[in-house]
Amino acid sequence: MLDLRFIRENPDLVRQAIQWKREKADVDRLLELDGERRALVAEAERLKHERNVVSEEIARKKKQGLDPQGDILRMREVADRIKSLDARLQEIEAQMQEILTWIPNIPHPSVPIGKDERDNVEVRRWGEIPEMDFEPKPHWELAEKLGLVDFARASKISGSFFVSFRGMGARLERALINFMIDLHVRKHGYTEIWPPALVRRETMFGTGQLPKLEEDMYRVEQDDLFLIPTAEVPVTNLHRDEILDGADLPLKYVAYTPCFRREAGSYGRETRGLVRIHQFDKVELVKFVEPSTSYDELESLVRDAEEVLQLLRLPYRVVKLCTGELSFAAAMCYDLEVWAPGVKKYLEVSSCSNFEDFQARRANIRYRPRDGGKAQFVHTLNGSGLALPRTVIAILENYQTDEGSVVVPEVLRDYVGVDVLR
RNA sequence: GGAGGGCUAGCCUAAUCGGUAAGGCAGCGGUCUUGAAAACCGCGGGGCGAAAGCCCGUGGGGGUUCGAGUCCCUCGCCCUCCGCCA
Repeated sequence: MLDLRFIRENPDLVRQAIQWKREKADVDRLLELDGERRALVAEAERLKHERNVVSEEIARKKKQGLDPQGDILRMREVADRIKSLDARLQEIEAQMQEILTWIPNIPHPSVPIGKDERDNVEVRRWGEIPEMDFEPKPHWELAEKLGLVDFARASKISGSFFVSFRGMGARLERALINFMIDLHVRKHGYTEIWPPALVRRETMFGTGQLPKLEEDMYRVEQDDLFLIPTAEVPVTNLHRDEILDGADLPLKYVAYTPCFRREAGSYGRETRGLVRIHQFDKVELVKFVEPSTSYDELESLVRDAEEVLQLLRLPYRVVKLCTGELSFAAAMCYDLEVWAPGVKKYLEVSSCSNFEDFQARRANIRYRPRDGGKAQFVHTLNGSGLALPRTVIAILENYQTDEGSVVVPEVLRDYVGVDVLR
C-alpha cells in the first residue's frame, strides 16, 4: 500500500507504475474522493468539537442542579448531523480503500522499463553448463525410471499437477530442505521459523496477495482460511501490528513450508513433470530492515540464495526483472534461474524482492529508530532460498549419466546417504 | 463444541451511579558533569494545521446515549475449566 500523501504529491508517477504493472486503479477518482473527504472531515470535526464542549456543559449543569434539557435537545440534532456525516465519510473511505488496495508498489528507478521477460536484464552468470556426450534426458524420465517420483498415483489421489516423491526421491527432497536451512542458519545468520500453513484473510492482505490473487489460492471456506502460496506470507506477518526495536534490525528469518498454488489459467506448455505443481516445498528467506539499508540487504539476500546453487554446483544466471514482470508489491526483484539441460531452459528457482515499505504499511510493521523518535515503517524483503522442485529438476538433469543414474552433489551426500541414485 | 474470566500507549498499572483516560518504568531531548550516573525540566499513539489549536484513539467492527474504558451486540486473541481428539 502506498501512502496517500505520496499519491497526492506524485500522481503521475503512481499512474505510470499502474501502467507499467498493467494494473487497474483509478487515481483521479481516488484524489477526487480524497478532496471530498477532507471537506467532510472538517465539518464533522467542527460539530464534534461543539458536542464535546456542550456535553461537558451538560455534566456541569447537572452537578449544579440546573436543567440541561435544552442543551440535550440541541445536541440530539448535532448528534444526528454527525452520524450522517460519519456515515458518508465511511462510504468515501471504503471507496478510497478499495482503490488504494489495488495500487501497486512503485518500481525502483533502476528497474528496466519493459513489458515481459524479454526486457529483463541478465546481471551475471555462474557455473559451467555441463558437456554431455549423450542426449540429456528430461527429469521426468530420469525420476520415473529411478523410482523417485510417482506422478500417476499422485494424480489418482489428488488430481493432475500433484506429485508424490518416493524412496530416494523423498529422501532427496528432505535432504535439500535440511541442507538449505542449515546453510542459512549456520553460515548466513538467519533464524529458523516453522510457521502455520493456513492463514487468515488479513494475513494474505498484509503481504499483498489479497485482494489481487484470490483466484490463485486455495481457500478453506468453512473457516475462511487460506493455504499459503509461500512462507513469505506467514513469516512477514509474524510482526504485523508491531513496533520493532531498531537495535534488533535487521531481522533475518528462514522458513521451510509447503506452498500451495492453484495456478488457475496457467496450464499449458512447460508444465510437464515437476516444473509447475500445486503443492511444492520451498525454503524462504525473509528480512525486516531499516529503510536506508534495504537495497544492500537485497544484494546480500540474493547472494545468500545464490550460494545454495553454487554449493550444489548448478549453473545459473541472475536476472533483474523489468517493470512489467515485477510483482504487485515489489519495488525491485532479482530472479535466479538454474540451467536444466534436459528441458533445455533456465528455470526460475528464486525471486528475491525488496518491497520497501509497501508490505510494512499494509501490515503495519514499524520500528523505533535507535535514537528514539517516531516509529517508522520497516522495509521488508524476501527471496526463495530455494524452491525445491526445480532445484530437484536441475540436480537430476545436470548430474545425470549416460546410463540414466544421477550423481548426488557432494554437499548433499551426508544428507542423502548415498553418492549415486541408481 | 460448551462455561467462565480477561484485552487500556513500547512495557506495567488506575479510573464510584456512564461525565470525556490518572500514574509508573523504559526511551529521547535539555540542565548539570571531564565523561557517565543520580537529580530536575520537557517530549513521549494517529490525523489536520505555519502556529495556536481541534478531532480521533482503552483488541477490531457496530449499537444505545447529549456524553461510553464503563451498558448492549458481534468478531478476534489470551487464560481457566468441561467435552472431544493424533
